[in-house]
Amino acid sequence: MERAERGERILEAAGELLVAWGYRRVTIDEIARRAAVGKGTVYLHWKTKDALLLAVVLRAKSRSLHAQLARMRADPREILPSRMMRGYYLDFLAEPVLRALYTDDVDVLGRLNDVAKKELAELMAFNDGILLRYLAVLREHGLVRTDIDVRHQQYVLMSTATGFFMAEAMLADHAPDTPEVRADLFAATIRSAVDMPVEGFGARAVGPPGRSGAPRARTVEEALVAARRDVLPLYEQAEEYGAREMRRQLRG
Amino acid sequence: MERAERGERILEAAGELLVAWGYRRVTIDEIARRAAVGKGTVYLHWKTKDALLLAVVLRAKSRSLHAQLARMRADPREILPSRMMRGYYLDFLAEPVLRALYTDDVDVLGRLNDVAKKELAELMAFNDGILLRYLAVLREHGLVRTDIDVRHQQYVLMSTATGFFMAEAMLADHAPDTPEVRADLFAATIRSAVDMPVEGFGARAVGPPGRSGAPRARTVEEALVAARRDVLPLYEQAEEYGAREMRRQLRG
DNA sequence: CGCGTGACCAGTTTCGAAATCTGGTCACGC
DNA sequence: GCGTGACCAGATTTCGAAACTGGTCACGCG
Repeated sequence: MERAERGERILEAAGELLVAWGYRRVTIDEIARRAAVGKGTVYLHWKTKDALLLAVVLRAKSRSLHAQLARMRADPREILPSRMMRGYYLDFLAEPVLRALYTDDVDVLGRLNDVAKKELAELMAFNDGILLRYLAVLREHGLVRTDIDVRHQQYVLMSTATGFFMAEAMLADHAPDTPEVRADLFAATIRSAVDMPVEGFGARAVGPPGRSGAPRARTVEEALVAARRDVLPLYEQAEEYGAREMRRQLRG
Repeated sequence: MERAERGERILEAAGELLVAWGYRRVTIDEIARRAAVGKGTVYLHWKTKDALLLAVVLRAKSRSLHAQLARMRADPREILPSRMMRGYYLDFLAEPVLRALYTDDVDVLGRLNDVAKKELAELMAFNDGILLRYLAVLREHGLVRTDIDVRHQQYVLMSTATGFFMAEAMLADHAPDTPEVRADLFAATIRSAVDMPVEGFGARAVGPPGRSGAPRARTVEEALVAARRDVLPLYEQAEEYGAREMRRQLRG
C-alpha cells in the first residue's frame, strides 16, 4: 500500500508543477523533491516523464468524467448536450490541470514527445467517436435536433465548446464575472443549437420517429431515462479507456 | 497619382509577405524589393514597419466591412446576427491576411510594438462598442432574443465566433469539407442562439414592445428595413474609424 | 526644387560553441 | 527487493561575436 500512496504523491506533485510552471519547466528532480522521494523512484512508477505528465492529464480528465457520470446518474436531464457541456465546462474551470492544458496549450502540448502525442491523439479520436455515438443515441430518443447531420452537429458542438473555452483566455476582459453565468450562457447556446426544443411542444410529444426499433417514448422524462441507459455505458467506456491508457504508462 | 499607386503596390507586397512569412520574418528590404521601390520610399508612405503592417490588416478588415455593407444594402435580412456572421466568416476565410491573423495569432501579433498594440486594442474596443450598439438596435426592433442581457448576448456571439474561427485551425481534420457548409453551421448556431425566432410566430408578429418610442413594426420585413436604417450608420462609422486610423499611420 | 534612393547607423536578432542542465539508468546498500 | 542518488549522454541554455534590420538622411536625378 506504500507503493500506491507514493505514486499518488508523485502525481500530485507533478500536477502542481505542471500548473505552476508549464510542461517545459517541470523537471523530474523537482517532482521527486516535492514528492519527497528519490528521483529513481519516479521511474519505478512511470516509464518516462511524458508518461507521468500524460497520467496527470488523464487523471484530471478521469475525475471530470467521474463527476459527469455521477451527475447523469443523479438526474437523467444531465445527459442533454446543454447540461452535459455545462457540467463539463464548470469542471474544466475547476480543474487547474485541464485549464492549463487549454490556456497554455502550445506550452503544454508543444513539447510532448511523439509517443505521448500519439497517445493523446488516439484519446481524442476515441472521445470523438464516443461523442458521435452519444449524439446518435440522443437522436434515436428524440432528444436532439434532427434537422442537422450528426457529424455537422458534432462539429457545432465542438466549435462552440472551443469558443467558450478559448474565450476564458481570450475574452477575459469583457466576460461575465462568475463562471456560473458563463456556464449558463454556454449551456443556453448549446441548448438552442443542439438540444431538441421542447417548450414549444408543451414538453409532451418527443421528436421524430425513432428508427431501428427504439421504442417510442411518450414523455421527455421517459425518453431521458431510456436514453440514459444507452449513454451511461458510453461514458463508462470512456472512463475505462482512460484508466487503461494510464495503466499502460506504468512500470510493471 | 504615381504616389497612390506606389503605396498600393507596397501594401500589396507587404500583405503577400505577411501571409507567406508571418510578421516576424517580413523585412522592409524585401517589401521594397517586391514593390520595386527603394527602401526609403516605404518610409515616405508609412511612419514605421508596424504602421505599414497595421495598414495591411486594416485594409483587409476594411474590405470585409465594405462587403458587409454592400450585402446589407442589398438585402435587409443581412443585418440579422446569423446572416451577418455568416458573411463575416466567409470573408474571413477568403481574406488570407485575416485568416493568418487568427491562425498565426501569436506569431503575427506577438511582435507588434506597443504603439501598434495599443492601436489594435483601441480598434477592438471600438468594434466591441459597435457590436453592442448593433445588438441594442436589433433588440429595439425585436430582431434578437430578449431573454438574455445584451452584454451576455455579445459574449455568446463573440465566444461562438471565436470557436468557429479557431475550429478552422484546430478541428481542421473533422471539419465539414466546404467553407459554405461550415458557414451555414455557424449561421445556424447563431440563429438559434441569438436571432429572434420567427418561424414559430408565422413570421408576422415581431418581438417585444419596443421601448424608447421606436415605432412598432408590423412584419419582420418591416422591422428589418427599419433596423437597417439604424445599423448601417454604425457600420459606416466602423469603416470611417478604420480609414481614419489608417490615415493616421501615413506620412504627411 | 522635390522626390526617390540606398549607404549608413544603432539596436536587435541570430549564431555557435562552451557550459549547464535534465531525462533516464543502474550499481549500491538499507 | 525496493528505494536511492551519482552518473552519463544528449538536449538546452548562455553569452559574446557576427549578421541583420528598422529607420534616417545626404545625395543626385529629373
